[in-house]
Amino acid sequence: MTASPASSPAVSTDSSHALHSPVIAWFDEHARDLPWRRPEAGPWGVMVSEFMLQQTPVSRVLPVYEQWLARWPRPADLAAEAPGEAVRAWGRLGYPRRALRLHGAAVAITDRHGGDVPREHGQLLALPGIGEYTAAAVASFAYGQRHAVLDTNVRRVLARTATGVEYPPNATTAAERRLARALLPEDEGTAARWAAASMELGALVCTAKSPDCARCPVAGLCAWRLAGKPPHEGPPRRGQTYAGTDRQVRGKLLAVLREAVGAVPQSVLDTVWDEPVQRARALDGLVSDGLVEPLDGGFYRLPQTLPQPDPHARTQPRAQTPGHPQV
DNA sequence: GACGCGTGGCC
DNA sequence: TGGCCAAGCGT
Repeated sequence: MTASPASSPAVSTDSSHALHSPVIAWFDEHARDLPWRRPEAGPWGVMVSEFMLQQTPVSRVLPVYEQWLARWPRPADLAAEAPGEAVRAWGRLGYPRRALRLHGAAVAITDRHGGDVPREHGQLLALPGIGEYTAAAVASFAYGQRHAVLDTNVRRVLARTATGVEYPPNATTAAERRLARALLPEDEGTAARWAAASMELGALVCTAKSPDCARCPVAGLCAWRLAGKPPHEGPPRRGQTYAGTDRQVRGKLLAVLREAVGAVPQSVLDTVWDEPVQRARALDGLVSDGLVEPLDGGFYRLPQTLPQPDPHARTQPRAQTPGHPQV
């Protein structure tokens, strides 16, 4: 840690920090009524929403979330499907590997947790597609536990209010985790409320481009605002390029396969992109990611077969009965 | 720690 | 218009 003013914020471990009450009160008044926040969503609904919300705006998640929960109301329902169905139902949310991982998580939950989304942070973290943030979010939002839930919204809110800078670092730092833990209310229920409230504040008021300080409940004690809103210093955030990349080609290929009822011949996939080397590389990538299944005769489809047996399964899969090839 | 990974809306 | 941004994860 370097000796920057940002590295030694004046915060105590006091359980009632000055930020808590105003932000939680603001949340009680202004929180959006989102389906995964309703009691009937349950842990599975919370978990599905968290997967979908990874890098994807709420407005685009809403309709797909409703379809998923109606079709697969429990983890076991999704686990019983072919992974390709999850990819298809993912639609155009983007980053379709999330669909595969969510399917894998449903299988793991069914195999090792009796079909119930686990409560423990460590068990959540062990599921495919669940990292530090999502494990904390599910434990906090679904089970009311006390965890530092450090997403891009909370990181920005803390950067501004507590640290006094416009933007957090590019990657989450140990200093940010320490700060978030120090600011966590002692009481479990209050901590869970704080997690949701601080995230919502970042999403609705303390936004990246144009923070609406006039509507901010903690504008009066925001370190960044009190310092005169100094502009961001340091390395610019790495912009994500897209046009002309493999990602764009993968997207086009997968769009064709999602819309197709059955298998698609190579000749049709060849029409989505002119450059053959990049096209082949993109298709290979999709196959090695398990998003696309190659068939004999140059046909491709969304994956119908389970990629790998679960290495964490508590019970061995009934010894590969010989003479029963997977279809 | 830096990359690769989709998609669409917004100013 | 096009860069920026949106509740990250895995390698």
